[in-house]
Amino acid sequence: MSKADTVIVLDFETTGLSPDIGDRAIEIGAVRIENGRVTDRFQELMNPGRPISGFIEDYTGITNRMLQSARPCGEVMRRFSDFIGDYNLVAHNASFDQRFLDSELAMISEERCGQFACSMLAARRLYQEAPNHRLSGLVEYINIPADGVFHRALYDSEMTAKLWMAMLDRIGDRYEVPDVSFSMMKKLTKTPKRSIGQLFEQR
DNA sequence: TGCCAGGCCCTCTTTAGGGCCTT
Repeated sequence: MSKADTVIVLDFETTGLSPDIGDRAIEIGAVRIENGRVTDRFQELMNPGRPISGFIEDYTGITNRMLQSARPCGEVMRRFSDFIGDYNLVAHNASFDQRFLDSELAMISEERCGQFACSMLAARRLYQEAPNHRLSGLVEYINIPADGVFHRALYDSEMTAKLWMAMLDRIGDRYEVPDVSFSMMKKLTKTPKRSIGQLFEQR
């Protein structure tokens, strides 16, 4: 990502794995990266209108009691839609967050303008030797300072943002590309692993 | 009570199956 590119790095906590079977968002966290640093943050719980499972309470630390006093999904998502504007978007395993973002926005008759790029697909190419490509695993593998709790939306979006910026630095160091654009990162995630070198050399 | 999805990617592949990732 060029230092001039502004992107929103986001993460949803949800009631389950798929909006197609009725799952809803329960928390959104996001940071705006501008000129290579975090310039704004968004974090809010949202009430999905029904109790969440014990598994999700344990997984996220978000309890039904916490959600009782949260604003409804639609109200939160309207503010979040304003926050993301028409910026491009980044998430870890972006297909997951993309489905929930589009589903929640559709319920309030809104839609996004920006494109998604996936930090996990980029990391699978840039850290092929890593033991795994979970967000927490990558943060540990590349020694990003981590003093919080994973599986909360703002913390995960902050860690994803740090991973994203670390990958920009890695490309700069390894391939001598000084200013990697968002579109180049997106292209990276669609490039076969064996062809990554060619992607940067052909510039 | 236990499970539910979907895209990517590898391989014992491509007329398929299964692990990885996200909650």
